[in-house]
Amino acid sequence: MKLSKRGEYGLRALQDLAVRYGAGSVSNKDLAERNNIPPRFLEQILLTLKHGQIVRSHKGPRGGYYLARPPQQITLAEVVRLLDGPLAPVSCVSATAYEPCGCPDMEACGLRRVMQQVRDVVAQMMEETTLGDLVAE
Amino acid sequence: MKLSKRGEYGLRALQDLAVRYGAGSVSNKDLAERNNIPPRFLEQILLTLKHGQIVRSHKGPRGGYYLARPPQQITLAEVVRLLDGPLAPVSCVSATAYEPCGCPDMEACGLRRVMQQVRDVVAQMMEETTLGDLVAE
DNA sequence: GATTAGTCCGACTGAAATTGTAGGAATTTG
DNA sequence: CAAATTCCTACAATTTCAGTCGGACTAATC
Repeated sequence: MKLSKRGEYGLRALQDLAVRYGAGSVSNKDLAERNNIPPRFLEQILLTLKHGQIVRSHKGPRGGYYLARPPQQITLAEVVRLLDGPLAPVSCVSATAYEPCGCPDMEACGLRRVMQQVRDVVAQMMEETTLGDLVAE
Repeated sequence: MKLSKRGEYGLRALQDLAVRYGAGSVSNKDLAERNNIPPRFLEQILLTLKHGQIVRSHKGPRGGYYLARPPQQITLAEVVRLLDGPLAPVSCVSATAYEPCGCPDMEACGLRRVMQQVRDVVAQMMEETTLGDLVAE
């Protein structure tokens, strides 16, 4: 049930970008230093975030990254799905990557019912929490 | 956020044992066949479940496995923690495997707050759901 | 227009976890 | 004793994870 380092680092970096939203771009180097993330690794992560339309960037000196949308419009679910894959604990209850499991009777499977509930509550929390919520006080 | 095959297979097998609780022991072979689990792999899983005091066994012909306690006294949390490790999405909010993360300010970390909530709600669901609940109708 | 700070991209690598398999010893039933 | 079963340890294939590296490209600044 654990998030990968990619996910963790990515979220930390985005939280940092959310704090600074509107104040220009932040370089990979700064993000890495402030958040204790291996810089070369973070570079890779930011690139996937860019391809996923979550951040934008510009190059050259004084270049860097910034959020592609206001923090209130970026949900944790979106980020985690991009960096870490589906939220569901088992694929037979996944909204985004459904696959049947090998249980004898799908309908009667109590396990599936409760895993579905777990997925639903986690998905709901992640979907209704935005980067904006993270940095609001 | 996904459960391992170990966890999934283990839970499926235990659900099966819960249905048959009180009616003697079930062999690894039967469990494997009924639940579509590689038998040799399941054997290994059942062994860890045994060491974790969740099942008992007896050997020889007509031997097999059975729950060590009534299904109502075995929680999903216990099983998942045994087979899959901590429930927390990040280790800085884990009850059973706490480790500090690298974020600049632990207290101010919004990410940590929401991850804590996710952990709490998942842990609560898993802790209050028993094998008995799985097979009740 | 050269320098320099930065992103962009793909390839690579080492270590660890995951998902099993295999062999054989021990035990119990019939 | 024969057969069925668990127990235990070791091994192996594959995949994933976490991170590194080299170098191309781009833009700002002096």
